[in-house]
Amino acid sequence: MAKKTGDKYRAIIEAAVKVIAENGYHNAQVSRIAREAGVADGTIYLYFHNKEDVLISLFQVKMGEFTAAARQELASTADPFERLARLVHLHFTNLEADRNLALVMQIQLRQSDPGIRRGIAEPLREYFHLIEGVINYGVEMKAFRPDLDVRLARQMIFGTMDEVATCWVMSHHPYSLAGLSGQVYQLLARGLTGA
Amino acid sequence: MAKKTGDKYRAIIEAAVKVIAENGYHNAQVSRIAREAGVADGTIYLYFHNKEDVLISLFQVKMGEFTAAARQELASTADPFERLARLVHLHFTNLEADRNLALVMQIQLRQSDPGIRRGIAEPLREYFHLIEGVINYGVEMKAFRPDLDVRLARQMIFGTMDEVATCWVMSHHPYSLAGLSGQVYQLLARGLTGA
Amino acid sequence: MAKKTGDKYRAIIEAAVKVIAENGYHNAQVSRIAREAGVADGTIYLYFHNKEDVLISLFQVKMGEFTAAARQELASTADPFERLARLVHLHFTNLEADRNLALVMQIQLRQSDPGIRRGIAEPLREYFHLIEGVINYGVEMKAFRPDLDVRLARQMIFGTMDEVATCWVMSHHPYSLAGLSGQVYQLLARGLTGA
Amino acid sequence: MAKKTGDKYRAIIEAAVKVIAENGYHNAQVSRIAREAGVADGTIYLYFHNKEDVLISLFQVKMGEFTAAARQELASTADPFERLARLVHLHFTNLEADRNLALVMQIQLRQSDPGIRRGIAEPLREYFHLIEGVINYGVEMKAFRPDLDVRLARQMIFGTMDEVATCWVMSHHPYSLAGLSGQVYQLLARGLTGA
DNA sequence: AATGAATGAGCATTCATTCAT
DNA sequence: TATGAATGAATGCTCATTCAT
Repeated sequence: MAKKTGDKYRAIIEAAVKVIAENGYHNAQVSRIAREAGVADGTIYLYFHNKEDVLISLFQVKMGEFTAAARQELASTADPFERLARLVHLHFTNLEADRNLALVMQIQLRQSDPGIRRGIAEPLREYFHLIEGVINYGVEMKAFRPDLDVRLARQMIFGTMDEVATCWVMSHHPYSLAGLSGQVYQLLARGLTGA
Repeated sequence: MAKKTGDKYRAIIEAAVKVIAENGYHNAQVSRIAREAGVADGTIYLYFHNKEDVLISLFQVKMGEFTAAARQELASTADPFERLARLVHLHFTNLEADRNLALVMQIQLRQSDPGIRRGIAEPLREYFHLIEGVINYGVEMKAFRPDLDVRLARQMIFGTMDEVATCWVMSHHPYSLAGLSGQVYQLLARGLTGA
Repeated sequence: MAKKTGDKYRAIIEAAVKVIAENGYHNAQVSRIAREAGVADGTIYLYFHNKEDVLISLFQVKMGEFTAAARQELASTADPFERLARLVHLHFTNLEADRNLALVMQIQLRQSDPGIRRGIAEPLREYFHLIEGVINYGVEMKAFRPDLDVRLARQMIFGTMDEVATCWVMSHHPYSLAGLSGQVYQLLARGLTGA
Repeated sequence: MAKKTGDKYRAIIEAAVKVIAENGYHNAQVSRIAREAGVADGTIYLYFHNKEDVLISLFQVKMGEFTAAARQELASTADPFERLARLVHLHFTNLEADRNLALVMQIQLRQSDPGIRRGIAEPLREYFHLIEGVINYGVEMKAFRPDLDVRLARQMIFGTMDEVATCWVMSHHPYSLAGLSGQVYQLLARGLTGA
């Protein structure tokens, strides 16, 4: 049970993104996800423990992929400011690339259910760790202020990006999210350096 | 029906804060809120349209009170930086004063239900407006950068405060939230002014 | 919750006897019992914890009534043999009076589910106690053998009546169950006295 | 399909006895029986029509073996009373020899499902026939009363043994079942002869 | 205004069975 | 013969909401 690989595993994940984005988590019936994935209802339970596990796994897969890609991308530049700039840009580009996924990430995953919160915690922590790496690197390179509280700085960076992204997905008139990355970077960079 | 005043109206709001904080929105049965408020189940429907309306009204009342108090408090100083500092401090102080309320505000109200999102929008917009007032005032007074994108700046301020507050409510070991307001203010102020 | 009295409580019990007799316990949908009782599905859960509790309660009510009536009836004669004869006759008369109830008692209640076995145990023990009372009385009055093992004697009496009753409900061609009570009494009485 | 012989056929039967005894019929998943038998799920359907057929076949095999053995054993004595005594002793000895099997026979096979009742009927009828043979022989040999109703006498004998056996498997503190056969025989013999 | 007994829509999950390999 | 991944039908229960009193 709960085999976490294979074509059907991916198909169910992608179907879940679509159905949950369109209907919300609580209105996304398992049978609708199954139909969208082209499998039987019961097949979902060969790959996931339950409906909640689908949502959590979706986050783990997508967030894991993003974090891994971002980690690699950030390592390819030695400039602390460039790293921060790329982080913001990657964050926004990733969300803008798949609007359904963005909807799920920014809205549907913000469930208060304890099980979901718990399942989301670990991959999120890894992303937080990545952000803190950028901050620490900047401090070490004497690019950022030496007296930075790393946790607060990370909360500013993530909180800001998250709020900008949420407003973007919720917006009625379309605009480019990635197009904001420059200005957001400026705001954040100033906060981390400052007069 | 749906009289929005009276002792029982307040009693139900307060009961809802407690029951929702302890059980989560979806596990907070109307009958439990009624019992906690000392009224019959049906009585709730004399003051609220439905369960969702209880949550929304709760937010409107609490957020409205906070925004009004903050507006007054901010007006009492002419220094743009002081205004920003007070905003952060009031935001954190307000949440720290009532942990149950903070839990509801930071966790339980982040429901994906469209109705709730809609009901929350207006009071939230007012608070955003207040924040943007602080920003615009700082720009006018030539304290903040003239080229600030007000919306982005507001998203940074709110996003940062919100993320810091959420981490605080979710934390297992207790620490003072208001105690962080100084450092958070520093981070934000630098972002708004900069080198 | 689970108020164990009232018209609806009785109505649901009676409906359950009918629906379970006709369809078997596992094929007796709660909604069908509700419709037969003239109440909504949810109403059943105001009077019973769950479907299993309906079956158990049914047994407790019906068995309790029978045991009480039998206890009274048996006390009205001082003759040990007459008591045994009446016991058999009451047992058979009671089952023959309501064929649906007999079907449920002899067939449907013989479920292997541990919960049901447990719920049935207590009222059954009381009935066993009543039977053992008849045996002990007979021994005291020197009507039955002094060396009787009371438990074994009870098992013979109950086992025999139960097997006769089960064959009767399962039979395709109808015959009178109560009409057999005389012969069954003879068999049992001889076993308890003997040469 | 449904070949009723072979090593795997027996292996599945024995696995079913174990799994059903431990979990009950409804909680005994086919896949668990398959694993216990060391075969694939689908293999069970090469030997049995369906899950119900496994239970029925189990009964037919075990009951058939018992009835055949008992028939032979009983024929080896000409004394009617001795035949009855042996019947009781064999019945109890057989159950006591395999506690898992006893659990299945006394508890799990008492399902209300019509299909199971039907599948069990024939082997049971043969056992009843064997018991009635003992009774008729006793009457012919003028050992038992000439006015015995054979069916009622059989119901007393089987009902008594069955009830004693059921109480034994259900008991929490262990005791010998076969050790009771003497007393049970005495009770029954008196009933069949009598003053 | 207040009550609380009654309502009934809505859905995740299991597991016996099949069939392509 | 044997496998085991895939199927999909089938239903008990909760709880927000109503309305007769």
